Amino acid sequence: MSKPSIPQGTRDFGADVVRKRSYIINTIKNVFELYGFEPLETPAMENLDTLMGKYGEEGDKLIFKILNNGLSDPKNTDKAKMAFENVLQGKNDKNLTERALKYDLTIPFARYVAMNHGQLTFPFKRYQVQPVWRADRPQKGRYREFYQCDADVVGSTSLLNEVELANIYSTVFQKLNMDVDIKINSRKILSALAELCGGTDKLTDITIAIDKLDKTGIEKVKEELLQRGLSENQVIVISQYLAIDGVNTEKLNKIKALIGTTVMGVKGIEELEYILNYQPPANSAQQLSIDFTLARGLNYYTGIIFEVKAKNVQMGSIGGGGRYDDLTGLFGVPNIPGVGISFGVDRIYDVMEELKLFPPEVHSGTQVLFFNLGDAESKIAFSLMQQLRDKGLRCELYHEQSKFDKQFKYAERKQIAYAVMIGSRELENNTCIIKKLGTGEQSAVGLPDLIRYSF
RNA sequence: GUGGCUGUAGCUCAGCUGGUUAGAGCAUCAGAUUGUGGUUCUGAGGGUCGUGGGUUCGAGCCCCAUUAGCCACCCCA
Repeated sequence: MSKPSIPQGTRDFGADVVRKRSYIINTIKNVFELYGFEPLETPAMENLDTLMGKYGEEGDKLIFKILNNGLSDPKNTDKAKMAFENVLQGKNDKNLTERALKYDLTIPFARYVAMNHGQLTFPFKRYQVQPVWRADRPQKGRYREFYQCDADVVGSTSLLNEVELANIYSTVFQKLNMDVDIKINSRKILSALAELCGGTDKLTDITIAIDKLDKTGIEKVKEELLQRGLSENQVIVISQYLAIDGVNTEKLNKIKALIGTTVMGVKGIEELEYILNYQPPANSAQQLSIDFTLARGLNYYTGIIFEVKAKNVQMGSIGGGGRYDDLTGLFGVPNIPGVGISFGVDRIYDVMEELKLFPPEVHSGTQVLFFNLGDAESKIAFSLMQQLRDKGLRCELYHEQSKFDKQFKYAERKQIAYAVMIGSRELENNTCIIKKLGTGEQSAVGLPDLIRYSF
């Protein structure tokens, strides 16, 4: 028997971690509900068809596939062997695998909408908090099993949705006391840029290259663009684009000068202006900031895109999203536009832990420990404890009679705030001793009064 | 998928240019202490040094392979 272990990139969560994670998740859920979103859950696994081809070539490689059952049955042997040959050539084969763990929440949601569009009330606003799985190599802030919190609106093209989602971002991070940079851009602006530089078929090449600007610097980006087949002149236009800086209004003026001649560019700029007009000007800390280098990898985005990064800490993006015009079209139901955002719970947790942002109230374990000082004593203690439990206090009676030492240590390790001691002496005069473990102060209280004691 | 670093007690680690029986702190258990903890003291248990092979009179230390974890790239939350 080898040492017990868990798969790479997965984690067990102890009490303390679960409480902190719940704190994050509940904060996000509450804000989603405030904005009228309703919960949805979908299965851990989807049919492989549902997921394949939706995340680009790289994404497809990272989908966890589930091996079919029954392959060892002799009557399946030939099929399985042929299927395996296909898999070795990088193809998928239903005879070997037809299911996969979900890779994100958006595509399963689109599948759900496509399946149920007849019954849903549009615009349909749903939120979803569930784990997803990616066969990435784990590293800092990257896990193979992690949670996403998504909110999407489908069936509406109104930019008011983008405004609301942007507000959800700022509200949530404000509640979590996190300092973040909420970046916004429009795919339409990127398309306009591509139109000016070698055609729309170059859009992906351009976005991949400029996305690396803050990591590798402008020279490397130019190199990569040339390698990807753009001309010198086109690269010059892109460097002008990337050189745009200043506050949002300055950026908007500069982008107008550059791509204001294209239909697509004008549209993109209008969208950004619309959303920024709804921003409270005073609230500069949580203000959206335009970032024209923001591209986002997922290729189904068509309009406004968002990305959130934590300040003061080295961590990949902790949230992202955007508008997709025809997501359900992939599943045969066209003309349902949508827009959505996602929070990365695990990265938010890591950032908050690193910056020590969790409030102490997050700990919510046992509040009162009743000492066990004998059979008769603990019987009284038990009935009193039940009364306090009825009142909603979290209580425990130490599981066996033992030395004070042990019972104190138990309370200390579980961070229990109060100890209630009923020994033979207290039993005689019908009292108990309440001790506040933090300070060590203690007082005697009559047994009938314990129920009214304010812990 | 590509590259770098690390694996010694439950945890954090030390272990010199290879040399007797592999150590420390914390944690655990027992005792000093028969009703007041987090202090102190004493003692105890706990290791096939990640795994397999090689070099050597001799390997925790050197070499090779393998495995697991961490980090970076790629990509992303």
